[in-house]
Amino acid sequence: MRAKDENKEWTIREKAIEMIVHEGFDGLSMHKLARAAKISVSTIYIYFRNREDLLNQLYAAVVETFVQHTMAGFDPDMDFEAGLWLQWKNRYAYILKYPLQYHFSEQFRNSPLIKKQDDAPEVVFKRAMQQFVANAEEKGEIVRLPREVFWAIAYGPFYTLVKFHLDQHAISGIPFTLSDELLQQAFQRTMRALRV
Amino acid sequence: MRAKDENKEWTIREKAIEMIVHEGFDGLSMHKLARAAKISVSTIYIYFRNREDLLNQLYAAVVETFVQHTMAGFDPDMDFEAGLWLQWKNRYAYILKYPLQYHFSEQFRNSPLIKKQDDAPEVVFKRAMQQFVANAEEKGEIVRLPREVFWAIAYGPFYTLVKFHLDQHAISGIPFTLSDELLQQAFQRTMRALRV
DNA sequence: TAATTTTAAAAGAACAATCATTCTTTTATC
DNA sequence: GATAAAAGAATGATTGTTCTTTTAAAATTA
Repeated sequence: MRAKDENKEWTIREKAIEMIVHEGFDGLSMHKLARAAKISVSTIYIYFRNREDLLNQLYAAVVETFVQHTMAGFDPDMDFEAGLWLQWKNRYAYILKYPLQYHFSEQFRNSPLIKKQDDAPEVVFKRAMQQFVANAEEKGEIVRLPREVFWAIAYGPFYTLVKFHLDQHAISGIPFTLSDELLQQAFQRTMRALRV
Repeated sequence: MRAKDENKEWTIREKAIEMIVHEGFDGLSMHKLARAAKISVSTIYIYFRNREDLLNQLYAAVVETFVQHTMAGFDPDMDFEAGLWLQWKNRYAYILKYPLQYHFSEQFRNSPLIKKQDDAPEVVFKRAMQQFVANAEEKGEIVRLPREVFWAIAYGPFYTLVKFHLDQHAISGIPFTLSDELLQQAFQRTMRALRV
């Protein structure tokens, strides 16, 4: 028996994400992908059932990496302000580390390809987040709000800043680079909105 | 001379957006679009130079409609809280009125097709918004923050709520419907973050 | 240890379907 | 009768996927 070349699958995944980010979903064809990965078309089908399966696997892997990075050092019983700040920092670090993966996931999430599957490691993650907020509410650290309103306030500014950063220019059209300092500033203001 | 049928162009645009929202960018082909619009492929090329031109024109039109709706009743010299609330309400109304257009624009913005062109009516719009914030800062109604940080706090929560609404389920996986009341709640909290 | 067989990875050719676009012909209206 | 809209056929390239052949490495035998 001949063993699978682990490099091959990794290269396919990497090139696929690159192509999608640079050329969009209609820029990703199996033939072009094969050429970019310097393998034969049919080899892709050894690792992935078809194009759709490839896309879904890519997204699943990205979500898993995201969850891992986000949960580093996090505990639902943390003090709220420290916990939310850690979340911001972890997510920021993840995005800086894997900008292409993040960009791909944003494209995927906004496309019709996304089919919410509630089996992923996301579920554990979501549960931890909910516990975290419930704790903070009980301890009186934050105001009681409908879940969605709360999350929108807690993360909306963060993701908007990230979008500005990745777009390289905000409202004014002037180049913009996100920094720890700006993140801190936005966070302090966000906390004012969340405290009782 | 035979006159152009105005309905035709309108139908092409409408069907194109429908197809992109439901099947993604790779789901939009000129042949399928022609079939959906019940016209011949070549007729599309009377109204649009090519596929790329079609996509760009669609996006430009969507942006224009958005700006029109957003500016309704707005004046940069308004009291800040009233002005920002009007912005939220106008944008919310636009999204409820044209959900497909909004969805399309989100996909487009997250795709590599987007090429920031600074000639659009967006420029006037951006200038008005900047004036609006500058006024509020001078009057001492709001805290002075870097532009991007400010916009992220002022609109991040809003757009996150809208995303929850359009995704039909937030963090918890429970169906979610945005309402004026929830919007109000989020806005009140957002204002706490922006006041001096 | 060396030779041979087995197995699946990998390549490359082939498939029909579909792609964006253009060319030629028809049709409707001024 | 002039003109351009609209249709439809045709173009060659590219699409996703499969079939056939080759190749490399592990398993087995000697």
